[in-house]
Amino acid sequence: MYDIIFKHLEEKVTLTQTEKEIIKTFFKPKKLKKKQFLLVEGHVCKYMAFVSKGLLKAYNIDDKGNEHINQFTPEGWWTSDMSSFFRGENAFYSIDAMEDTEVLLITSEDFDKLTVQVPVMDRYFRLLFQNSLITKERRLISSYTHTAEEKYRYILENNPDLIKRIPQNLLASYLGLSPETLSRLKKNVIAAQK
Amino acid sequence: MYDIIFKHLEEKVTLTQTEKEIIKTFFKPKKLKKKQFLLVEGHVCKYMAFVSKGLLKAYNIDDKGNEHINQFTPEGWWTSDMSSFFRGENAFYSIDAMEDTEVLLITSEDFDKLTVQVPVMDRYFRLLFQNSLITKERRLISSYTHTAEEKYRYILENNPDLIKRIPQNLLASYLGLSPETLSRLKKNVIAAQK
DNA sequence: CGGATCGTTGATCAACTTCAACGGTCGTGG
DNA sequence: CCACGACCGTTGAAGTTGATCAACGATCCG
Repeated sequence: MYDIIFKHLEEKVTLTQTEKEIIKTFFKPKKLKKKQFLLVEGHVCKYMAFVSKGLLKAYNIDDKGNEHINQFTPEGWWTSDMSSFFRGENAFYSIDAMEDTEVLLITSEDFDKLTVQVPVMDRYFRLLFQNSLITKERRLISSYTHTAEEKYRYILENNPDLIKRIPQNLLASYLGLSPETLSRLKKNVIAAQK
Repeated sequence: MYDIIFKHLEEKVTLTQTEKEIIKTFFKPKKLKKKQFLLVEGHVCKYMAFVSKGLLKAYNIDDKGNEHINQFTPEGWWTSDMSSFFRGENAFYSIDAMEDTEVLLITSEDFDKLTVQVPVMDRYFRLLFQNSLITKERRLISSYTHTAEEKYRYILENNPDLIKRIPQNLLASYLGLSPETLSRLKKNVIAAQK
Protein backbone atom coordinates (compact mmCIF):
# COMPACT_ATOMS: atom_id res chain seq x y z
CA MET A 1 0.00 0.00 0.00
CA TYR A 2 2.74 2.45 0.97
CA ASP A 3 5.17 1.09 -1.60
CA ILE A 4 3.62 3.06 -4.42
CA ILE A 5 3.76 6.38 -2.58
CA PHE A 6 7.42 5.92 -1.64
CA LYS A 7 8.20 4.95 -5.17
CA HIS A 8 6.66 8.22 -6.29
CA LEU A 9 8.35 10.34 -3.66
CA GLU A 10 11.70 8.80 -4.50
CA GLU A 11 11.37 9.72 -8.14
CA LYS A 12 11.81 13.31 -7.05
CA VAL A 13 13.73 13.22 -3.74
CA THR A 14 15.86 10.80 -1.71
CA LEU A 15 14.54 9.66 1.66
CA THR A 16 16.23 8.03 4.64
CA GLN A 17 14.60 5.07 6.36
CA THR A 18 13.79 7.30 9.35
CA GLU A 19 12.09 9.83 7.12
CA LYS A 20 10.02 7.09 5.54
CA GLU A 21 8.88 5.93 8.97
CA ILE A 22 7.81 9.46 9.85
CA ILE A 23 6.01 9.97 6.56
CA LYS A 24 4.15 6.71 7.01
CA THR A 25 2.65 7.83 10.31
CA PHE A 26 1.02 10.87 8.68
CA PHE A 27 -1.00 9.02 6.07
CA LYS A 28 -4.17 7.06 6.67
CA PRO A 29 -5.34 4.54 4.06
CA LYS A 30 -8.97 4.55 2.95
CA LYS A 31 -11.02 2.58 0.45
CA LEU A 32 -13.69 4.16 -1.72
CA LYS A 33 -16.37 2.32 -3.63
CA LYS A 34 -17.27 3.44 -7.10
CA LYS A 35 -19.43 6.62 -6.91
CA GLN A 36 -18.41 7.28 -3.30
CA PHE A 37 -17.45 10.87 -2.45
CA LEU A 38 -14.11 11.97 -1.06
CA LEU A 39 -15.16 15.62 -0.94
CA VAL A 40 -18.45 17.45 -1.45
CA GLU A 41 -18.58 20.98 -2.84
CA GLY A 42 -19.14 23.60 -0.14
CA HIS A 43 -17.52 21.57 2.63
CA VAL A 44 -14.00 22.21 3.83
CA CYS A 45 -11.49 19.86 2.21
CA LYS A 46 -9.87 18.04 5.13
CA TYR A 47 -7.58 15.78 3.16
CA MET A 48 -5.06 15.72 0.43
CA ALA A 49 -5.20 12.29 -1.18
CA PHE A 50 -2.60 10.15 -2.89
CA VAL A 51 -4.33 7.58 -5.09
CA SER A 52 -2.69 4.17 -4.77
CA LYS A 53 -5.30 2.35 -6.84
CA GLY A 54 -8.36 3.31 -8.90
CA LEU A 55 -9.55 6.57 -10.39
CA LEU A 56 -11.11 9.75 -9.01
CA LYS A 57 -12.56 12.82 -10.63
CA ALA A 58 -12.70 16.40 -9.27
CA TYR A 59 -15.46 18.53 -10.72
CA ASN A 60 -17.65 21.55 -10.22
CA ILE A 61 -21.28 22.06 -11.14
CA ASP A 62 -21.91 25.58 -12.44
CA ASP A 63 -24.97 27.82 -12.07
CA LYS A 64 -26.57 26.33 -15.16
CA GLY A 65 -26.19 22.80 -13.84
CA ASN A 66 -23.34 21.83 -16.14
CA GLU A 67 -20.57 19.64 -14.77
CA HIS A 68 -16.99 20.75 -15.42
CA ILE A 69 -14.28 18.25 -14.66
CA ASN A 70 -11.09 19.80 -13.37
CA GLN A 71 -9.00 16.68 -13.03
CA PHE A 72 -8.98 12.92 -13.38
CA THR A 73 -6.72 11.30 -10.79
CA PRO A 74 -5.51 7.74 -11.42
CA GLU A 75 -3.01 5.70 -9.35
CA GLY A 76 0.20 7.55 -8.53
CA TRP A 77 -1.26 11.07 -8.49
CA TRP A 78 -2.53 13.49 -5.88
CA THR A 79 -5.89 15.14 -5.58
CA SER A 80 -7.67 17.66 -3.36
CA ASP A 81 -9.31 21.05 -3.58
CA MET A 82 -6.16 23.06 -3.05
CA SER A 83 -7.70 26.39 -2.10
CA SER A 84 -9.91 24.65 0.43
CA PHE A 85 -7.20 22.36 1.78
CA PHE A 86 -4.52 25.01 2.17
CA ARG A 87 -6.67 28.04 3.02
CA GLY A 88 -9.69 26.49 4.71
CA GLU A 89 -12.14 27.97 2.22
CA ASN A 90 -15.28 26.11 1.20
CA ALA A 91 -14.50 23.58 -1.48
CA PHE A 92 -15.25 24.58 -5.04
CA TYR A 93 -15.00 21.00 -6.26
CA SER A 94 -16.56 17.70 -5.45
CA ILE A 95 -14.36 14.62 -5.71
CA ASP A 96 -15.71 11.12 -6.20
CA ALA A 97 -14.60 7.68 -7.27
CA MET A 98 -15.07 6.54 -10.87
CA GLU A 99 -13.84 3.05 -9.95
CA ASP A 100 -13.26 1.22 -6.66
CA THR A 101 -10.32 3.20 -5.31
CA GLU A 102 -7.71 3.20 -2.55
CA VAL A 103 -6.24 6.43 -1.24
CA LEU A 104 -3.74 7.60 1.37
CA LEU A 105 -5.00 10.67 3.23
CA ILE A 106 -3.20 13.45 5.05
CA THR A 107 -4.87 16.35 6.90
CA SER A 108 -3.71 19.94 6.43
CA GLU A 109 -2.40 20.14 10.02
CA ASP A 110 -0.40 16.99 9.42
CA PHE A 111 0.78 18.34 6.09
CA ASP A 112 2.31 21.30 7.90
CA LYS A 113 3.86 19.07 10.54
CA LEU A 114 5.21 16.77 7.86
CA THR A 115 7.02 19.55 6.00
CA VAL A 116 8.54 20.73 9.30
CA GLN A 117 9.66 17.28 10.43
CA VAL A 118 10.77 16.20 6.95
CA PRO A 119 11.84 19.38 5.14
CA VAL A 120 12.66 17.52 1.96
CA MET A 121 8.91 17.14 1.51
CA ASP A 122 8.81 20.86 0.79
CA ARG A 123 11.12 20.10 -2.10
CA TYR A 124 8.97 17.19 -3.22
CA PHE A 125 5.83 19.28 -3.28
CA ARG A 126 7.67 22.20 -4.84
CA LEU A 127 8.60 19.90 -7.72
CA LEU A 128 5.14 18.38 -7.84
CA PHE A 129 3.37 21.73 -7.95
CA GLN A 130 5.92 23.07 -10.40
CA ASN A 131 5.05 20.29 -12.83
CA SER A 132 1.32 20.65 -12.25
CA LEU A 133 1.65 24.32 -12.96
CA ILE A 134 3.29 23.64 -16.31
CA THR A 135 0.53 21.20 -17.21
CA LYS A 136 -2.27 23.50 -16.09
CA GLU A 137 -0.75 26.38 -18.04
CA ARG A 138 -0.70 24.30 -21.20
CA ARG A 139 -4.30 23.31 -20.73
CA LEU A 140 -5.25 26.93 -20.29
CA ILE A 141 -3.47 28.02 -23.46
CA SER A 142 -4.95 25.05 -25.28
CA SER A 143 -8.44 26.07 -24.20
CA TYR A 144 -7.89 29.39 -25.98
CA THR A 145 -5.90 28.40 -29.05
CA HIS A 146 -7.14 24.97 -30.04
CA THR A 147 -10.38 23.97 -31.69
CA ALA A 148 -12.53 21.25 -30.19
CA GLU A 149 -11.06 18.69 -32.55
CA GLU A 150 -7.47 19.70 -31.81
CA LYS A 151 -8.07 19.33 -28.08
CA TYR A 152 -9.47 15.86 -28.59
CA ARG A 153 -6.61 14.77 -30.84
CA TYR A 154 -4.11 16.12 -28.36
CA ILE A 155 -5.46 14.20 -25.39
CA LEU A 156 -5.84 11.04 -27.48
CA GLU A 157 -2.17 11.18 -28.32
CA ASN A 158 -0.91 12.10 -24.88
CA ASN A 159 -3.18 10.11 -22.57
CA PRO A 160 -4.38 7.11 -24.58
CA ASP A 161 -4.34 4.79 -21.57
CA LEU A 162 -6.37 7.09 -19.34
CA ILE A 163 -8.92 7.83 -22.05
CA LYS A 164 -9.88 4.19 -22.21
CA ARG A 165 -11.08 4.27 -18.61
CA ILE A 166 -13.20 7.39 -19.02
CA PRO A 167 -16.76 7.56 -20.41
CA GLN A 168 -17.00 9.85 -23.38
CA ASN A 169 -19.38 12.34 -21.78
CA LEU A 170 -16.97 12.89 -18.89
CA LEU A 171 -14.09 13.36 -21.29
CA ALA A 172 -16.20 15.98 -23.06
CA SER A 173 -16.75 17.75 -19.75
CA TYR A 174 -12.99 17.71 -19.06
CA LEU A 175 -12.29 19.21 -22.47
CA GLY A 176 -14.96 21.87 -22.02
CA LEU A 177 -17.16 20.48 -24.82
CA SER A 178 -20.73 19.27 -24.98
CA PRO A 179 -21.07 15.47 -25.29
CA GLU A 180 -22.74 15.96 -28.68
CA THR A 181 -19.82 17.95 -30.06
CA LEU A 182 -17.31 15.35 -28.92
CA SER A 183 -19.40 12.57 -30.43
CA ARG A 184 -19.54 14.38 -33.76
CA LEU A 185 -15.90 15.33 -34.06
CA LYS A 186 -14.83 11.79 -33.08
CA LYS A 187 -16.13 10.64 -36.44
CA ASN A 188 -13.75 12.98 -38.26
CA VAL A 189 -10.79 11.90 -36.19
CA ILE A 190 -11.50 8.20 -36.74
CA ALA A 191 -12.10 8.76 -40.45
CA ALA A 192 -8.76 10.60 -40.71
CA GLN A 193 -6.92 7.68 -39.06
CA LYS A 194 -7.84 5.32 -41.85
CA MET B 1 16.62 46.88 -5.06
CA TYR B 2 16.85 43.70 -3.00
CA ASP B 3 14.55 45.04 -0.31
CA ILE B 4 11.43 44.20 -2.25
CA ILE B 5 12.45 40.60 -2.90
CA PHE B 6 13.27 39.97 0.75
CA LYS B 7 10.03 41.56 1.76
CA HIS B 8 8.26 39.07 -0.49
CA LEU B 9 10.25 36.07 0.63
CA GLU B 10 9.61 36.94 4.27
CA GLU B 11 5.88 37.02 3.74
CA LYS B 12 6.08 33.26 3.32
CA VAL B 13 9.22 32.12 5.19
CA THR B 14 11.66 33.44 7.81
CA LEU B 15 15.26 34.03 6.80
CA THR B 16 18.46 34.49 8.81
CA GLN B 17 20.88 37.26 7.90
CA THR B 18 23.30 34.63 6.59
CA GLU B 19 20.65 33.15 4.35
CA LYS B 20 19.86 36.57 2.99
CA GLU B 21 23.51 37.13 2.15
CA ILE B 22 23.61 33.83 0.27
CA ILE B 23 20.39 34.54 -1.59
CA LYS B 24 21.68 37.94 -2.63
CA THR B 25 24.70 36.43 -4.37
CA PHE B 26 22.49 34.34 -6.66
CA PHE B 27 20.48 37.15 -8.18
CA LYS B 28 21.69 39.60 -10.80
CA PRO B 29 19.79 42.87 -11.34
CA LYS B 30 18.89 43.93 -14.85
CA LYS B 31 17.02 46.85 -16.38
CA LEU B 32 14.69 46.47 -19.34
CA LYS B 33 13.39 49.29 -21.50
CA LYS B 34 9.78 49.25 -22.62
CA LYS B 35 9.35 46.71 -25.47
CA GLN B 36 12.66 45.00 -24.66
CA PHE B 37 12.63 41.19 -24.57
CA LEU B 38 13.55 39.06 -21.59
CA LEU B 39 12.88 35.83 -23.49
CA VAL B 40 12.14 34.98 -27.11
CA GLU B 41 9.98 32.01 -28.06
CA GLY B 42 12.04 29.04 -29.24
CA HIS B 43 15.11 29.91 -27.19
CA VAL B 44 15.95 28.21 -23.92
CA CYS B 45 14.78 30.24 -20.93
CA LYS B 46 17.95 30.90 -18.93
CA TYR B 47 16.44 32.97 -16.16
CA MET B 48 13.67 33.09 -13.69
CA ALA B 49 12.90 36.74 -13.01
CA PHE B 50 11.60 38.57 -9.98
CA VAL B 51 10.14 41.91 -11.04
CA SER B 52 11.16 44.68 -8.64
CA LYS B 53 9.71 47.48 -10.74
CA GLY B 54 7.63 47.77 -13.93
CA LEU B 55 5.49 45.31 -15.85
CA LEU B 56 6.18 42.34 -18.12
CA LYS B 57 3.97 40.14 -20.26
CA ALA B 58 4.48 36.49 -21.24
CA TYR B 59 2.73 35.46 -24.42
CA ASN B 60 2.63 33.00 -27.28
CA ILE B 61 1.81 33.57 -30.91
CA ASP B 62 -0.22 30.72 -32.35
CA ASP B 63 -0.23 29.21 -35.85
CA LYS B 64 -2.81 31.70 -37.04
CA GLY B 65 -0.74 34.64 -35.84
CA ASN B 66 -2.90 35.44 -32.83
CA GLU B 67 -1.21 36.54 -29.64
CA HIS B 68 -2.27 34.83 -26.41
CA ILE B 69 -1.09 36.38 -23.19
CA ASN B 70 -0.36 33.89 -20.47
CA GLN B 71 0.57 36.26 -17.70
CA PHE B 72 1.10 39.88 -16.78
CA THR B 73 3.86 40.30 -14.21
CA PRO B 74 4.01 43.52 -12.19
CA GLU B 75 6.35 44.37 -9.29
CA GLY B 76 6.57 41.70 -6.61
CA TRP B 77 5.86 38.71 -8.85
CA TRP B 78 7.92 36.10 -10.67
CA THR B 79 8.00 35.23 -14.33
CA SER B 80 9.68 32.74 -16.66
CA ASP B 81 8.77 29.98 -19.08
CA MET B 82 8.66 27.23 -16.48
CA SER B 83 8.90 24.22 -18.77
CA SER B 84 11.86 25.79 -20.51
CA PHE B 85 13.56 27.00 -17.34
CA PHE B 86 13.20 23.78 -15.37
CA ARG B 87 13.43 21.24 -18.18
CA GLY B 88 15.60 22.98 -20.75
CA GLU B 89 12.97 22.74 -23.48
CA ASN B 90 12.55 25.45 -26.08
CA ALA B 91 10.49 28.29 -24.73
CA PHE B 92 6.84 28.37 -25.68
CA TYR B 93 6.46 31.97 -24.57
CA SER B 94 8.10 35.26 -25.31
CA ILE B 95 8.43 37.72 -22.44
CA ASP B 96 8.84 41.45 -22.93
CA ALA B 97 8.53 44.70 -21.02
CA MET B 98 5.33 46.72 -21.20
CA GLU B 99 6.95 49.51 -19.18
CA ASP B 100 10.54 50.32 -18.20
CA THR B 101 11.26 47.48 -15.83
CA GLU B 102 13.79 46.21 -13.30
CA VAL B 103 14.24 42.52 -12.62
CA LEU B 104 16.37 40.23 -10.50
CA LEU B 105 17.55 37.19 -12.45
CA ILE B 106 18.59 33.72 -11.36
CA THR B 107 19.81 30.93 -13.66
CA SER B 108 18.47 27.40 -13.38
CA GLU B 109 21.84 26.05 -12.18
CA ASP B 110 21.88 28.70 -9.48
CA PHE B 111 18.25 27.95 -8.65
CA ASP B 112 19.25 24.36 -7.86
CA LYS B 113 22.26 25.48 -5.84
CA LEU B 114 20.13 27.99 -3.97
CA THR B 115 17.58 25.39 -2.87
CA VAL B 116 20.43 23.14 -1.68
CA GLN B 117 22.25 25.88 0.23
CA VAL B 118 19.07 27.47 1.57
CA PRO B 119 16.53 24.64 1.86
CA VAL B 120 13.82 26.98 3.10
CA MET B 121 13.67 28.30 -0.45
CA ASP B 122 12.11 24.98 -1.41
CA ARG B 123 9.36 25.84 1.02
CA TYR B 124 9.06 29.36 -0.36
CA PHE B 125 8.67 28.13 -3.91
CA ARG B 126 6.38 25.32 -2.82
CA LEU B 127 4.07 27.94 -1.36
CA LEU B 128 4.48 30.22 -4.37
CA PHE B 129 3.70 27.48 -6.88
CA GLN B 130 0.88 26.21 -4.71
CA ASN B 131 -0.80 29.61 -4.89
CA SER B 132 -0.12 29.99 -8.60
CA LEU B 133 -1.67 26.60 -9.16
CA ILE B 134 -4.86 27.66 -7.40
CA THR B 135 -5.02 30.83 -9.49
CA LYS B 136 -4.31 29.02 -12.75
CA GLU B 137 -6.95 26.42 -11.96
CA ARG B 138 -9.55 29.13 -11.42
CA ARG B 139 -8.67 30.77 -14.69
CA LEU B 140 -9.01 27.45 -16.46
CA ILE B 141 -12.42 26.76 -14.98
CA SER B 142 -13.44 30.33 -15.74
CA SER B 143 -12.42 29.90 -19.37
CA TYR B 144 -14.92 27.04 -19.61
CA THR B 145 -17.80 28.23 -17.46
CA HIS B 146 -17.94 31.98 -17.88
CA THR B 147 -19.15 34.05 -20.80
CA ALA B 148 -16.96 36.78 -22.25
CA GLU B 149 -18.76 39.40 -20.19
CA GLU B 150 -18.46 37.44 -16.96
CA LYS B 151 -14.72 37.06 -17.46
CA TYR B 152 -14.34 40.78 -17.97
CA ARG B 153 -16.44 41.67 -14.94
CA TYR B 154 -14.48 39.23 -12.84
CA ILE B 155 -11.09 40.67 -13.67
CA LEU B 156 -12.38 44.23 -13.30
CA GLU B 157 -13.44 43.43 -9.76
CA ASN B 158 -10.37 41.47 -8.76
CA ASN B 159 -7.53 43.33 -10.48
CA PRO B 160 -8.73 46.92 -10.91
CA ASP B 161 -5.27 48.39 -10.32
CA LEU B 162 -3.52 46.17 -12.84
CA ILE B 163 -6.18 46.71 -15.50
CA LYS B 164 -5.46 50.41 -15.55
CA ARG B 165 -1.91 49.77 -16.74
CA ILE B 166 -2.91 47.41 -19.54
CA PRO B 167 -4.11 48.41 -23.04
CA GLN B 168 -7.51 46.99 -23.81
CA ASN B 169 -6.38 44.81 -26.71
CA LEU B 170 -3.83 43.04 -24.51
CA LEU B 171 -6.43 42.51 -21.84
CA ALA B 172 -8.64 40.95 -24.51
CA SER B 173 -5.79 38.62 -25.45
CA TYR B 174 -5.32 37.64 -21.80
CA LEU B 175 -9.01 36.85 -21.47
CA GLY B 176 -9.04 34.85 -24.70
CA LEU B 177 -11.30 37.33 -26.50
CA SER B 178 -10.99 39.35 -29.67
CA PRO B 179 -10.43 43.09 -29.13
CA GLU B 180 -13.72 43.80 -30.86
CA THR B 181 -15.68 41.57 -28.52
CA LEU B 182 -14.13 43.17 -25.45
CA SER B 183 -14.88 46.62 -26.80
CA ARG B 184 -18.50 45.71 -27.36
CA LEU B 185 -19.18 44.05 -24.05
CA LYS B 186 -17.51 46.91 -22.17
CA LYS B 187 -20.45 49.06 -23.16
CA ASN B 188 -22.87 46.72 -21.43
CA VAL B 189 -20.77 46.59 -18.30
CA ILE B 190 -20.44 50.36 -18.09
CA ALA B 191 -24.14 50.83 -18.81
CA ALA B 192 -24.97 48.38 -15.99
CA GLN B 193 -22.82 50.30 -13.52
CA LYS B 194 -24.91 53.42 -13.86
C1' DC C 1 2.90 67.00 -39.29
C1' DG C 2 2.49 62.10 -40.25
C1' DG C 3 2.57 57.49 -39.00
C1' DA C 4 1.64 54.07 -35.68
C1' DT C 5 -1.26 52.36 -32.29
C1' DC C 6 -5.60 51.74 -30.17
C1' DG C 7 -10.50 51.51 -29.65
C1' DT C 8 -15.13 51.45 -31.89
C1' DT C 9 -18.82 50.00 -34.89
C1' DG C 10 -21.28 47.34 -38.48
C1' DA C 11 -22.05 43.14 -41.24
C1' DT C 12 -21.20 38.52 -41.97
C1' DC C 13 -19.58 33.97 -40.68
C1' DA C 14 -18.10 29.79 -38.16
C1' DA C 15 -17.98 26.90 -34.23
C1' DC C 16 -20.15 25.01 -30.82
C1' DT C 17 -24.43 24.58 -27.87
C1' DT C 18 -28.99 23.35 -27.05
C1' DC C 19 -33.07 20.73 -27.57
C1' DA C 20 -35.15 16.58 -28.98
C1' DA C 21 -35.48 11.92 -30.28
C1' DC C 22 -33.68 7.32 -30.67
C1' DG C 23 -30.90 2.94 -30.21
C1' DG C 24 -27.70 0.14 -27.66
C1' DT C 25 -25.76 -1.83 -23.45
C1' DC C 26 -25.23 -2.80 -18.75
C1' DG C 27 -26.63 -4.08 -14.26
C1' DT C 28 -30.01 -4.99 -10.84
C1' DG C 29 -34.13 -6.60 -8.73
C1' DG C 30 -38.21 -9.36 -9.26
C1' DC D 1 -32.80 -15.53 -15.90
C1' DC D 2 -35.24 -12.19 -17.90
C1' DA D 3 -37.17 -7.45 -18.06
C1' DC D 4 -36.84 -2.99 -17.05
C1' DG D 5 -34.73 1.24 -16.15
C1' DA D 6 -30.58 3.93 -16.10
C1' DC D 7 -26.95 5.44 -18.58
C1' DC D 8 -24.43 6.43 -22.64
C1' DG D 9 -23.54 7.62 -27.32
C1' DT D 10 -25.42 9.23 -31.77
C1' DT D 11 -27.86 12.10 -35.02
C1' DG D 12 -30.62 16.01 -36.77
C1' DA D 13 -32.28 20.85 -36.67
C1' DA D 14 -32.18 25.25 -34.89
C1' DG D 15 -30.11 28.84 -32.04
C1' DT D 16 -26.21 31.64 -29.87
C1' DT D 17 -21.93 33.44 -28.98
C1' DG D 18 -18.08 35.31 -30.26
C1' DA D 19 -14.64 35.67 -34.36
C1' DT D 20 -13.52 37.76 -38.55
C1' DC D 21 -13.29 41.29 -42.03
C1' DA D 22 -13.49 46.02 -43.03
C1' DA D 23 -13.71 50.81 -42.28
C1' DC D 24 -13.16 54.77 -39.48
C1' DG D 25 -12.00 58.11 -35.67
C1' DA D 26 -8.98 59.41 -31.81
C1' DT D 27 -4.70 59.82 -29.54
C1' DC D 28 0.08 59.59 -28.84
C1' DC D 29 4.72 60.42 -30.05
C1' DG D 30 8.72 61.19 -32.68
